[in-house]
Amino acid sequence: MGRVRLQDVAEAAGVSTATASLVLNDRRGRFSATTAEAVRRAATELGYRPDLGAKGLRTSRTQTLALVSDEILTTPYANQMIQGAQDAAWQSEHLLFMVNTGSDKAYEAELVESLRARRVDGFIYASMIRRRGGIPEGMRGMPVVGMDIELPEDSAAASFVPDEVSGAVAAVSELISAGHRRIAHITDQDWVPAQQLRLRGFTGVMRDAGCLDLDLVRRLPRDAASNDQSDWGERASLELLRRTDRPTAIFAYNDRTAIGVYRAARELGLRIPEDLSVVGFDDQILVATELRPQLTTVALPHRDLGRLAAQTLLQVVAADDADGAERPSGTVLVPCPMVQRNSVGPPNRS
Amino acid sequence: MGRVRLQDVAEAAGVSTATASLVLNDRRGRFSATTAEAVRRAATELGYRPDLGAKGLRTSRTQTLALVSDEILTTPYANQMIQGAQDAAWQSEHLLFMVNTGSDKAYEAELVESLRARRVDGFIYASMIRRRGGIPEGMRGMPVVGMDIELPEDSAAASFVPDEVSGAVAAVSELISAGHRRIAHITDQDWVPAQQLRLRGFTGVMRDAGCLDLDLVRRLPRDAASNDQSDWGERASLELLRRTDRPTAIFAYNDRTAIGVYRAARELGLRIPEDLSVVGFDDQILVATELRPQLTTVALPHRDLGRLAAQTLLQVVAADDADGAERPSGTVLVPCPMVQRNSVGPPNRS
DNA sequence: GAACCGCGGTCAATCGATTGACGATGCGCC
DNA sequence: GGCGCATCGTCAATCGATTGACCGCGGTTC
Repeated sequence: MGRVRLQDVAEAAGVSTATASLVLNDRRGRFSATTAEAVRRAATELGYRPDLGAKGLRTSRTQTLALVSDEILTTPYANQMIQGAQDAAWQSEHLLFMVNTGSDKAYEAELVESLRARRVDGFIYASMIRRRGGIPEGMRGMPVVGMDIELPEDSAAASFVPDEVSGAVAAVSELISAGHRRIAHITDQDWVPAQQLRLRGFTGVMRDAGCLDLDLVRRLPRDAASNDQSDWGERASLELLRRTDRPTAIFAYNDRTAIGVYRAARELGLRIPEDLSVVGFDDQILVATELRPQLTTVALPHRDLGRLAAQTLLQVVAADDADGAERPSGTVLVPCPMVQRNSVGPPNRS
Repeated sequence: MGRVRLQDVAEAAGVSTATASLVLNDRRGRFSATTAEAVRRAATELGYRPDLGAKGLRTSRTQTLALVSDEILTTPYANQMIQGAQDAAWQSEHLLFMVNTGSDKAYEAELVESLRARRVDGFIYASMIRRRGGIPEGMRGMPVVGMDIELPEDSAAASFVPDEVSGAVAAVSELISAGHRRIAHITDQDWVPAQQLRLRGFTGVMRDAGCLDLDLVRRLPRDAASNDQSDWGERASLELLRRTDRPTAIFAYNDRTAIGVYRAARELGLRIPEDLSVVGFDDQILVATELRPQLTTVALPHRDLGRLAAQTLLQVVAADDADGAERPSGTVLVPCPMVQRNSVGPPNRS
């Protein structure tokens, strides 16, 4: 059981624990090079690791961050985000607590309290899908950064969100530069934040290219009976593709919607990408790569989001310690890379 | 900043910290009911929460568990597992550290050390896909339970793994009771542990039903050029379904393989489930529900795995404290529930 | 009336590190 | 020789809780 304590190291090196601590924390000017050498050797020989609990008690820094989210950890989106955050944290020798709160605010508050009782150094507050919202009350006064969440103007925290607009712009540009002009957009319900942004990106590019036709935008009605995204994609596509002046390309709100587009194309005997080009959004694992042909889509920069959030949080914590530097704040847009696969081709001029 | 300390509570209640601690930890026999009442009231009024770092320093229990895995956290499988573990841990007021080690053993060792420096109470060691393996050296001497990993015989730890065999049995029985007799099985490479078990389940049921035809088992060759699972599913299905005595049902190794089966059926103009019944395995999100018709499949009991692992780990920790009770060990098979959707029907006797 | 007991509570050591306040030692300089 | 000043270290308090040892007191018991 017996872990090696600072005292053991000190004894082995023939100095006091004070000196040992000083050396190991590199507080220069209070020990000689010889002593330092001895201490360090003893430490490595014994395999000493400071007890972070005790250290934290004294310094009130636990080298531990918390990643709190509503649902994120239980969605297929989570993977890269967690990994990005963990990697960044680990660079600075921090570890991550991860908790899912679901939508229950009381539960969330409990978890946050429990995290504070463990003296975490800061919080990453993440949302599964982009939304507006505030930082939970319980995190007040602590370093926090947001992820995929739009904070209120007056919030002192920084937040990282995917740049949906430019992602949509890239997607549509991809189609335009392949030669398409009649491009449809099948989108979600209009209260969905990401929907608005992707639509804005679409509209912007199309208008600039002089080929915006609002008639080719299909928005899922609020009172839609089914809001299964692939079903909606199929229904909308069927309708669009049956028109005599059917679009030659479809920009789908997301990859699940694109699944529906594929189904519709199949039903109508339209080949992708020969007769119809398709671009999705999200680059969802198991979707984008399993469709045939594989789907060209826009990836959500989850790994970057995680990395940036953790790095920034660490900076905020450090700034807190030095209680000098102003801390970062504001919403930061992170670019969404285009992932080219095989669902886009030139329009079929027949 | 100032958190409420035990001392504050004690002062407010007019007692010593010793008494306050005794009351709050319910060590009966050393205080009167009146005092207890006063202390408790003071505690709730001030919103007291013990500092778990300090507490842990003294008691060497941090109410914190670690979930260490190779890749699990970054796969779509992870979700439910994490949630299950978190829920179970939370029941006992524990929180979870989660780390991904990737396949780098040195990194793994570092992380484990770091976790021990934080004095976690125990480890859940999880694998992404079922495999054989030992507990990392660094966890020796600590409470550990495994997940989706087959431990060596002599291991003192318990491990929870899905009962692949009975899952396969259920899947095939589903087909048999729908009336099928010519059932094919498209499986993975033969060194994959889960492959062997699912195949065993298939073979067992088929033999019992007197309709085992090994010719209908298609195993992905070891030296296969592409080991993309859906491609393989498609290739194998095409071949099987082109036979004059084609099978009326296919049990696919997993849902991704089933995607290929669907594609093949479509190419050949076979309808599911009218002309061909299909059962998958894994119940992968975004696959099983997005295929049309939706796929009948066997779910991996990830949530249960997580829950059981955490609960058991907590028991082991408790047993350690009471240093009495023998700790659970051995590999525990957790049942895989059948998920009925729409890809199974009676055989088409035409 | 002395010894003893149980009850209700407090003292102070302890967990393992950090760090401000203090030495001790040696050297240079007037 | 004495003073000042670095340089190199150690002492001991501290972070916030837990807990074995101990204590005072009123009541029994013989």
